Amino acid sequence: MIAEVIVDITHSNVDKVYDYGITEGMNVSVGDRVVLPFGYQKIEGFVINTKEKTEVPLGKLKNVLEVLDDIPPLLPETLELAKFVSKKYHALQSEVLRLMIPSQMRGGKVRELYKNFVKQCDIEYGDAVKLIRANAKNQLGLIDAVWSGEKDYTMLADSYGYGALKALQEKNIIEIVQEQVSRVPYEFMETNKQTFKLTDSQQKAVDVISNTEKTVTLVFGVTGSGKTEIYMNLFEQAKAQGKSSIMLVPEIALTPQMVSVLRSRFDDEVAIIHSGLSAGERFDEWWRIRKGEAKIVVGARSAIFSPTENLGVIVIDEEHETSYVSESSPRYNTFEVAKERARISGAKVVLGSATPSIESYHNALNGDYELVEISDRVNKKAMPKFDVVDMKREVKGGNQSVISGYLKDEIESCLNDGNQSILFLNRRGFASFLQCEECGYVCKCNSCDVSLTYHKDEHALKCHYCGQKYVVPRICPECQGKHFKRGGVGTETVVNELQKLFPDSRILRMDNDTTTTKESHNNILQAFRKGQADILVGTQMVAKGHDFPSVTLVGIVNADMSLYFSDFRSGERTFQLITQVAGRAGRGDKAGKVVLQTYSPHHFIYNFAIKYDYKQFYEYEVNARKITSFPPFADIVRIMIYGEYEQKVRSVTRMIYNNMLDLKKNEDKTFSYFNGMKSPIKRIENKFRYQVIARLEGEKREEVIEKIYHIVEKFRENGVVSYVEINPNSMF
DNA sequence: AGCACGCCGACT
DNA sequence: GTCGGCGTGCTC
Repeated sequence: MIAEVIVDITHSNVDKVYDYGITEGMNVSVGDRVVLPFGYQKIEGFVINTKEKTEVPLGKLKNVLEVLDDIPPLLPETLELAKFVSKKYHALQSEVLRLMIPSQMRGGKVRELYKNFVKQCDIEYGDAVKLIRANAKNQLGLIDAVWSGEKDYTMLADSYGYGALKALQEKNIIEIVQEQVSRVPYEFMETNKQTFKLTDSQQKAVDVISNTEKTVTLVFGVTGSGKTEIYMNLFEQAKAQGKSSIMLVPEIALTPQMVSVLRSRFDDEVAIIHSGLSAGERFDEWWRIRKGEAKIVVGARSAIFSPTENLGVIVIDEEHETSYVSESSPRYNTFEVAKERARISGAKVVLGSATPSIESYHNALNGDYELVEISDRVNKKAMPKFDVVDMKREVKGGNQSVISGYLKDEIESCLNDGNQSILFLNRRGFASFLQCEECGYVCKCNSCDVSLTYHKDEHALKCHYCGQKYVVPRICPECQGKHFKRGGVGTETVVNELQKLFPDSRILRMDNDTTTTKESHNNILQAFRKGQADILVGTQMVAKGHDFPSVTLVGIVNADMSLYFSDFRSGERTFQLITQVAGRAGRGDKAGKVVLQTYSPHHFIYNFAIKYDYKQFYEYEVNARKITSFPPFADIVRIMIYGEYEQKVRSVTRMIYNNMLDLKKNEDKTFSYFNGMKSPIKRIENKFRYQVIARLEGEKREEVIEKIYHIVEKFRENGVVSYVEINPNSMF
């Protein structure tokens, strides 16, 4: 027998199938991880196929040395999926196969955990007692404990001593066995079993999804319409048919609360996969899935590669979230992978959102996807009302503060009523910077082409792209001036102003600086939920799906900031963000309110957003995209080229550009835009960044994209990194 | 990726 | 004369 193997080395030189012989008697199956002799070294590899004969000359053929696991970790369906991913995104096969197994498994870094257990032998209690001496207190206690069901070896040893254990073992009263135990994340989490009844709208949604012939269903349900309940029903259905389910959520939404809800419903039938798990937990959860012990998988985007057999349904919750596109190689789009996975396994894909991406809603309207709309909320309450504050007028009126008079009054009455408020700040790229008052010089990072952000609590300047820290300069390097002023608005600025306005209030801040660990992130949320603060000030992360019953006021401090990015999705993002943040108000019994501060109070996005009118927004936006030729009517291809030496980067860019130009000559109808330039951020971590951008439309898009990949691969060079992105989330 | 082979410069 | 610099090429 011959095994076809992909070696676990991520280099294009060895990204091919190697044949290995199998020694008589060694059991090697498709999907196995194996140890191989490779050149002068010993490496790991994946068996992707077996066959009878090989073309490789006998002198060259070597044999598989060892099979690494009891059962093959890769399933036929994950192998097929891997093939799809490497082909579609032009990624190395080994790199893609690594996605299919927990990274800790490679190189045998993590193993199963075995523990000792105490079991009673086949003997009656009375007979056992007769076998020990009358004064053997510990042995008697041990027998009592074991007979009443205690199995934990360490606990029994602590209580009765190793001597007693040994004595009873020798008398054949008990035996000590080693068994594998699963390291379960959140093992001691509180759960509360409840019976749930679906509302009519939820039931209707479940019925439509179960009965549709279409593979993909978009569940467009307003905030609070109970989408999770619908998903859980689908999982139950799948379970009843002996099928498994995968639920994907944005990493940030995978909170202990969410885990608790799922555990309450499905106990240990649900496996949780996320970045906060320990290596051991991750390893064990993965094997529980592989062995079919856990049939429901919940995790962030990479959970789409989970080893579930007989998959029934894949849910992608908050489908509009940008985190579903991988930002490092392999740069896969989770939805595209999910669709392929569903095709392979005959499963269904369910997309859920209160503010679907334009592309998804477009596909639902034109019939490619089934569409389920839920417009009523489970608690039947209206969405919180918006008040728009014109900040231009505020400035004219002499208020220099970032908090308008109106918002100040609202916070005040919220405080007086003993309620909580959330202030949201969209500070992407606009955090506070330091500027020389005399010459206007702005402090910049040495390694990146961005201005530095001033951090008051550390009294330091930080680069938000490479993380480097700088001492605050005393003298301007340009003009020797001595006075600096702070510009821009950051979360710290807002907290400062609040403290001045409401000295007695308790304020919590949540942003990238205060949430360096997963723990701190949850700690802040927990503290706020428990009422340990009155006001929560934060960036995007306060917007995502948290349920704070006593929040009655949401303030959007500066709504405009994401609006004027030269990104075709900025309108969509702003609408989604505003709707999401607004949904944090009035979740409990008390009515909520949203104050939106803006310098463009009549901008069309706000007109739609404050009415929660997604459909009108969609009509406007989709029309604009059609006229200007943007997705879903066109594909934007962005080729990023970066490296340490600008000359080299430029020459690679030029070669790619010229070859693309030739391609454009032949496919002129497909190209609706084409350009090559420096990236908007010209340098990050001392790497010069260039890009070539094309916009493609028409039937031949796919074909042209394939050719573009080949051009980029043709000009791969040492010291220059280049990659292709289709409809990227950011253009920096 | 990693390792050996191979072909040129300054050293005990 | 040889030790070692890292360019080149191969791994079933």
